[in-house]
Formats: sequence, structure tokens, C-alpha cells
Amino acid sequence: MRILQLHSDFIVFKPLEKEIEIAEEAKKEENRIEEALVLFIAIEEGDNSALAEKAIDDTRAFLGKLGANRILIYPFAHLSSNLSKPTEALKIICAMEAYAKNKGVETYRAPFGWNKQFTISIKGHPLAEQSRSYTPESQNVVPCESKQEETVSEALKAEDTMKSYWHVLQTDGSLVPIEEFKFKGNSNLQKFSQYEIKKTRAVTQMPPHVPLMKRLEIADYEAGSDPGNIRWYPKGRLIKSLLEQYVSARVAEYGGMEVETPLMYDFNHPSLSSYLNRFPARQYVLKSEDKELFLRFAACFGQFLIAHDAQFSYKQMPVKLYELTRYSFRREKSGEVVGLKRLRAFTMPDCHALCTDIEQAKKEFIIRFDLCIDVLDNIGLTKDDYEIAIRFTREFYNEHGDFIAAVAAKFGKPILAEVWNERFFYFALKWDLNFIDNQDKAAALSTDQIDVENAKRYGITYVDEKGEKQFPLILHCSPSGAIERDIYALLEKAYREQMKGKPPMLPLWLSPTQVRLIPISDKFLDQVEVLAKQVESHCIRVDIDDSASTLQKKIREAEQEWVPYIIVVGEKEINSGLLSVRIREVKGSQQQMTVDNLISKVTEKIAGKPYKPLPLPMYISKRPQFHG
RNA sequence: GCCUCGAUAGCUCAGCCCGGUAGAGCGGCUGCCUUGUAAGCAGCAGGCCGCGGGAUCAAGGCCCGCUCGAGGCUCCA
Repeated sequence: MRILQLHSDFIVFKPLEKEIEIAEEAKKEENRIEEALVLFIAIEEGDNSALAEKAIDDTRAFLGKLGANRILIYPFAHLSSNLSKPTEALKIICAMEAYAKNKGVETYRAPFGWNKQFTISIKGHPLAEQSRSYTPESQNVVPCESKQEETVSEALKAEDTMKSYWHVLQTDGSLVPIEEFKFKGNSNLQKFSQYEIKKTRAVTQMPPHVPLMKRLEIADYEAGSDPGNIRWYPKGRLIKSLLEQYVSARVAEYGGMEVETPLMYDFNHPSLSSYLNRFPARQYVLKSEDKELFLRFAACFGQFLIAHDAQFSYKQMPVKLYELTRYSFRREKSGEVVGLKRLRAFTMPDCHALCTDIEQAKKEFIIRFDLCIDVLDNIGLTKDDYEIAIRFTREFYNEHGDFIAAVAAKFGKPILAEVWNERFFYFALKWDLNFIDNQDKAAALSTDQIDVENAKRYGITYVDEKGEKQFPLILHCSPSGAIERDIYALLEKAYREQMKGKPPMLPLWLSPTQVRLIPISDKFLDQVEVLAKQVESHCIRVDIDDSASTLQKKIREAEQEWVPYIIVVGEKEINSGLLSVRIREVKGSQQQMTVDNLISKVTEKIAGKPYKPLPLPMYISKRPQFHG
């Protein structure tokens, strides 16, 4: 049995023609049912009344969640290629109807055996669309030894031959089905069997960036909040802050005017409500006295409301508004929230450009495309790290095919294209750039879109040459994507480098410690501090390992912290002024240089990037540990 | 949201199958060592065994619910 279950605002259906001999009697008139959970059902070979009851029980569970109690049973053969005989199907459909009514559900039914016409309006919430499938086997669990010989199709037999049955061979020679074996105290065997059964790489492991973000004291989960709302330690806050500063600076350079808008909005504001009702389950909702508010899930509202009240003409356009949202909130489904990859509260740079017409929009689009690629490159993510998808309608392609071709040529790598026959989103053209992680999963970073709908929805207008009000096109661009996601991508990339035998590291400008000084003994601490002050005065983050452990251990710990430059300072260095610098980038090989050489080498590498001082005490002995 | 798995010291994990005194390594603290490029030695402290309920003379271990995490599915405007 297959069921497509849709939570509808309303459905209208009209029986047209009888399709089969045994069709039920029905009038050829329109039926309209409001607010019903519609069940499109196909009855398959072997389905029985027990299954019918099970399906209705599941539906009732859903009704409970939805706070609804009205269903429409709609026979719909097209869901299956293994249909039962119509007489059987009709019996089961009737059984379902009777059972549902019996259980107190307000039940309607479309006639069986008719060719029907229907119109349906589906609610947008996540539970609105469900598909389910039932088989008799999943219903009745029959013990193996009592299973009767039955006629089995060739296809099923073939499937049976190919299917693996897994067991564990115990020390006494007995076999235990893998499901029944308790692996406690045998974890290697467990890992091995999982590996064998799944026949894939060890994907059962956590995404690599999660243990890294904890071990490097960047960020961590916060059980005291909601999933996907995380805590940032000093080093992580530094990295995040530098990225925020960098992206904002680049957008400012491009001409984005930075604004700040509220985090929460009134559900009943007229401009917002029509847009919002499509996504009712995605927001954090909060009640405050007599108001219902939602936490913003993007910067769009705030900027649109500003644009709505602003006065501008074609002479000022494109008008570019920018905000770095800390935070945007999206109540992603619990199973989808992972590490720094997918959060419920995240930091999103978002720049809107209001353009007069499609020609101006196209011109701006290209400028921003270049900006995005360059911003990511400077963050440390190159074209080898991501893939681009571009999405548009056929109509847009017919009119602007050469433009799309130009974008592709600019990128110089094949692009995945998604083409629609009709536009059903608010944009006519969109691209997004996707990082591919170590589990071969994609996560979108930068994106830009040409929005052809929201100016009208929000009442945003500009004045044209003739003094008439016009609706602008709105470009939505995030040059870097979510800042947290950039850090996820950098950590995943570092892990990948490590797997390739290269030392994992962050870009120099983002490394919390850029230079670590290790005095060979306490005797040299004073001189080392003088050296540190000198380096620090050139906007380089330098610290001193004055802890009580051995030299070798201090080097090991600096390497595990991914410190790019490690310098041991003893009598030789103090006397000669020549430092032996251990360089992570080239696998920890050492190079002799003076302090000035070191300073200019580092300064050159971080030129053009923002600087913030060390987020922790310079002396390592003074630092708390944030993660074991 | 669904299915599966997990949660024991600050961290990583053993103990659970078969109920009967809470374990290791790392980290921390104290002391020794004062060091030349990836783990020096010794001692000490550290536990509501995620939370709540149940069965049991007795639960870290069994049963049920919840929270949080992970993998898969679904989703990703």
C-alpha cells in the first residue's frame, strides 16, 4: 500500500468518467473540502485489512500532531506499479473508511474507479507532505521456522539471493544474527562488521570538523541552549570576528552601505505576513504580552522595510544595502543540525542591490560574482574546494543565454545547471557555490539571486527618468555565505590536507597564535618577552610558552595547536640574533632568519587582512583550558 | 520530523552481554628535573556513571520516558 499524504488548505475534485466496470456510483459534480488531510492511496498486491487499519492508525497519529481531525480518502492508482485487483482494492479502501469513521475521524472519500479532476492547495509546513508505504511483511512478523512455503516471484527470489544475512561467529562455534549480538566490549568487531555491512567508507563517523572545533578550542555545543546555538571560545571568537571584519570590509569597498536591523519581527505586520505564511514551522516564535514575534531568518526583512521607506531615483542606483546578521535564526529540523555546518543561529553577511532593470542587474551580478570568488579565495577557499550550481527558468535562458554563458566562462569550470520551465520562486536567476566536505556532502557558501517579486510585495519603489514610480529588481548576495560555515569549510579542508599527508592549518591571518616563542629555560624569559613585544608591535599575534614541561613537549603542543611559526629561543639566539624558525607550512622544517626577516615575512603574508590582538594571555601558563 | 546507535572524571574511553566496593591514559595540582626542535619522572586530587521513573534485597549495567549528540532518511526558500 502506498500513501501520499498532503495537508491541504482545501481540495476540490470532480468525478468525470467511469474508468472501470466495478466503479462506484457517483455524481459528476464538484466537491470541495476545507482543511483536510488528503490521503492519495494505491492498494497493492497482497494488502489486507490489518494493513488498512495500521495505515489509518498512523494517519490518526499525524492528525494528533497537526491538531486536525478531517481526512479525505482518495483512491489514486498512479502511486504503484504493483496494483492489486480492483475488487480487492475497493474492499480495502472501504475498510479504511469504515475504520477511520469508527475511530471518530471526520472522513470523506472520493469515488473508486473514476477518472477525476482535482485542484489542491497544500500547506507549506514540514509535516504537510508525507509519503508512506506499507507491505504485509512489515505488518506481521512471522517467526522463520513457521513460515509457510508460498509462491515467490522470480524478482523476489533474485533479491533474496543477493541480500546478505549477517551473523557473528562466537568462540563456541555458534552463530548469532548480527542484530541479536551485543557488541559491548567488542567494539573493533562492531566497527568491522558495520564497515562490511555498509560496504561504504567509514561514513558512520562524525564530520571531522566537529572534533577539530572542540580540540582547537574554537567552538563547542551548548547543551544549555537549543541545538544549533553554539558557544565560541576566545580563539574561535577571534577567527569568527576576523572573518566578519574581512567580509564587511570587502562589501563596504564594493559600495554596500552597512545598516543594522531588528532581530525580531511582528508576525502580523502586513508586509511580512504574506511572505511568512509559506514557512510557518521554520521560525523561532516568541510571545511577548499581546504580540507574536518571530526571530529573523535572513536580513531581507529589515533591509526591505528600510528600502520601502527610503526615497531614491534611478540616479542613485544600484542602491546597495548591507548587514551582517548576528544572528539569523532558522529552526532547522533536529536531525539536520550538525557542528558548524548547519546551525539554528548563524552569522550571515547579506547585501542587497536595488537595480533599475535587468541590464543593470546583469552588470551588477557579474561584479558581485567576481567579488564572491575573490572573497572566498582570500578566506582560504579556492575553486578546487567548491562547485557552482546555477538555477534559472527556460524563459530567462532564452532571453539571456549569452549572459549565462558569460558567467560560466568566467568561472572556468563546469557548472551544474538547474532549469525550470516556470518560475515558482521569487528569483529569476540564482547561483550558489557549494563546498564539498569529507563525507562528500555539499554545503552552500556564497550565493546571489535576481529577485523579481519582493519589491512589489514590500512596496519598494524608485523614481525613473519620467518621474514615475517603478519597482526595482533586488539582488540578494552573501559573498562568503554564513561565517560559521566558512570555518566549517576551512576545518574540513585542513582535515583533508592532513589525510593527504600535509600539515593541517588555518590561513595565517586567522591563526589565533601566529608565532610561538619557546624559551629553552626560565633564564631567558625576560629576553624572550622583549622579542615578543617587538614582534607584537607589528600586529602579529605572538605568545610565549613558559609552562613547566620539556622543550620537546612544548613543540609537540604548538604543533597540535597548528601554530604556523614556532621558535625555540636559548643562548644561541640571544647572542647571535638569528632565530631558528620552525615553519608548519613546510612540514616543520627549520629556517634561519632575523627577527626583522620574520616580521616582514609574516606581515607580507597577512597584508590586506584585518588584525586583532591575541585573544588570550601572552604567557601560556596564564591560560585556562576550555576543552580537556 | 522518522529509523538506528550512543552518553561513565575536564578530555578520550574501558566496565554493561552475565546486577553485588567506580577503572585507565591524557589533562589538572604538588614536587623533582632546567632542558636544543612532536609525549621526562614521582605523588595527589578529581565521579548525582546525562535526567526522570519502574522491576529487584540490591542498578553504571535490566525495562520505560525525556534531554543532548552521531549516522542514515527526509529537508535545505
